Amino acid sequence: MAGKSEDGKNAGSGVPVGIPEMGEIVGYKLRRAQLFVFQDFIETFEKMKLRPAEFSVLALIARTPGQKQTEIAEQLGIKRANFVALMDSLERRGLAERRKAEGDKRSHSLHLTPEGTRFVDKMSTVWRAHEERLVERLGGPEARATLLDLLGRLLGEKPA
Amino acid sequence: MAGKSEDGKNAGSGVPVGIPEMGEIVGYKLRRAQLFVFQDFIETFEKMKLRPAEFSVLALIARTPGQKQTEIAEQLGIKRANFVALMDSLERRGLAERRKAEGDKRSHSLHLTPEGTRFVDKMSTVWRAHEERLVERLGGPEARATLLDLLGRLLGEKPA
DNA sequence: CACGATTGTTTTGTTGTATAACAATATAGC
DNA sequence: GCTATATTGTTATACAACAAAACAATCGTG
Repeated sequence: MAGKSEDGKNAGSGVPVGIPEMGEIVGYKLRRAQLFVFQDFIETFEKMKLRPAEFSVLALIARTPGQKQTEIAEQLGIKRANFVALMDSLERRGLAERRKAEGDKRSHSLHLTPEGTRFVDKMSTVWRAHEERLVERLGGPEARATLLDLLGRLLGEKPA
Repeated sequence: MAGKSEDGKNAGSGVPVGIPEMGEIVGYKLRRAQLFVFQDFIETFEKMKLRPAEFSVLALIARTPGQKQTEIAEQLGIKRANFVALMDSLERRGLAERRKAEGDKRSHSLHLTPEGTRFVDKMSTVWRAHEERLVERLGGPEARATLLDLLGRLLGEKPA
């Protein structure tokens, strides 16, 4: 037969060697885990009608008000073209607003409205419950810290 | 002013308390890392014109030939409706094929073609390079093992 | 045989994301 | 100061991933 090193198909077990098992594929498991976590996130924020992207935008504006649209979008890896509708929605809901930035008539600086500030408070509280659920699954706060560290390494963050 | 517990905005530092920093949000960092890894994967397999979903389908068929469409789709979390086009493509490329399963005239059992088998061999080799790149980023094989373990915990796999 | 469940499929809609083009404005070079 | 180039927000558009509903063929069970 035309076997290479072993035999034509594979040895006794019936499992081909060399072909990765899905559980050993970092990218695959990463994707499944991300989907799971987002699923929990989405269900957690279903009542507040808040999606992950909106959450992240509000959090960034809350932490650093006054940044320009492109700045916020860039930090989140969102194309500025796609950011427009997102911001429109937050503005229509009365949570955030665009103010004409002084000095540059092109750019808008982003801020929370008073209602937006209250919303973010509530949002942060709800988020904590979600995060705590993940910690339990991981098996403790140290496990979470380790995970964040490993993900950070993938993203090329400096070891700090 | 209408401050709640602190003052109107926030104390000295200028950073609002209670609002999570993006780097501390497991779901967010997980998503960014997954995007990064998939980006590397996609670039790695650009020349073979192979996308992640196709990779996983071929790998599953290779490891366990003869399974029905719905079985493969389910293992990957793909709706069977969306699996059809995916399988159509693999079949058109001559990599995999549907055979009418004996015993059940509804279901198709999935197999690799001879060319598909050669393709999967090449694919596995190329994948190993990709995975090795991730290991380097993570800082070693142990880090990868830890990451897979933590992701497995999120997914509810038994500690084994 | 009659009924409900399953399998593969088609159709359709939604969402996320990428690209190109545009007007208004800003900036740099001369 | 004037002109060329770049940036900002925006619109329009296309595409891929994903979900939901319906359908015909077939299966299994009572």
